[in-house]
Amino acid sequence: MGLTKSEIFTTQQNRIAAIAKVLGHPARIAILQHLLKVQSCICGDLVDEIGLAQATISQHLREMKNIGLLKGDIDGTKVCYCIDEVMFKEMGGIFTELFQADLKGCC
Amino acid sequence: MGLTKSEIFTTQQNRIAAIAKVLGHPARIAILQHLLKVQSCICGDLVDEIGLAQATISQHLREMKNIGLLKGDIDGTKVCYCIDEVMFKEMGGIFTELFQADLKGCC
DNA sequence: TTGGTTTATTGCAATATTACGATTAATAAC
DNA sequence: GTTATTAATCGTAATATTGCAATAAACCAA
Repeated sequence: MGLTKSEIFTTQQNRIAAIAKVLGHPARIAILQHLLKVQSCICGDLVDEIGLAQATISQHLREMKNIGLLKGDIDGTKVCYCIDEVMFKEMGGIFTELFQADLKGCC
Repeated sequence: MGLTKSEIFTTQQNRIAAIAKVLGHPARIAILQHLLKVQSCICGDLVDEIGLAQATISQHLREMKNIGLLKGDIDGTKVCYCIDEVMFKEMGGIFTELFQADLKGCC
């Protein structure tokens, strides 16, 4: 069906999944890594850097902005994108928590 | 197109994305959390616990097994699923590394 | 004002994902 | 052997995602 049954899961489960989903595409990982390196840049820089069409990069940026991972500051015709520090830390915390459990036994 | 252009990204970027993608569905988060709690269980347990059809749970389990997050030990007609400790730790490390950067400036 | 730059949006095509019923295969229990 | 249990797979339908060309919108520079 292509339609996730969100209503049968907890808010926390849906949230973790939504955050992981945004990281689930190499273009968005590339965008994140580039922004970690240069602090901030415009959409056109990412088009040059990554090699996807402008419309495609813009679409990925929107998804990252939608969950709050990126901020976009309008500066004339350009939009200065950067990582939202608060969300970045929150995301780090979510994964730290998820993976900090130590596994006891197995089959 | 629905077809990711994997070839323009680094192996590392594709790998991080593939790992995140598996976590990008609430059912798979629910499966992971349940296994963290009970160490190991069979497919039918997850069907009861989560409330999706058996075929659907089986499909999610396969995806998690495909990237190495889960192991499945056949035990008669049952299959005992549990988390692969090595992969679990590796995944934790990947996210720790990705989110440990401290952001300097912004727009 | 005119033309150039930059980004968002729209529309579309191709592929992927999610979900489930039905079936199959394999073992267990009797 | 027959029947029940369990899980994988197949087929299918509905929706989502990815990617791009074309366009629109907004600003800047001359």
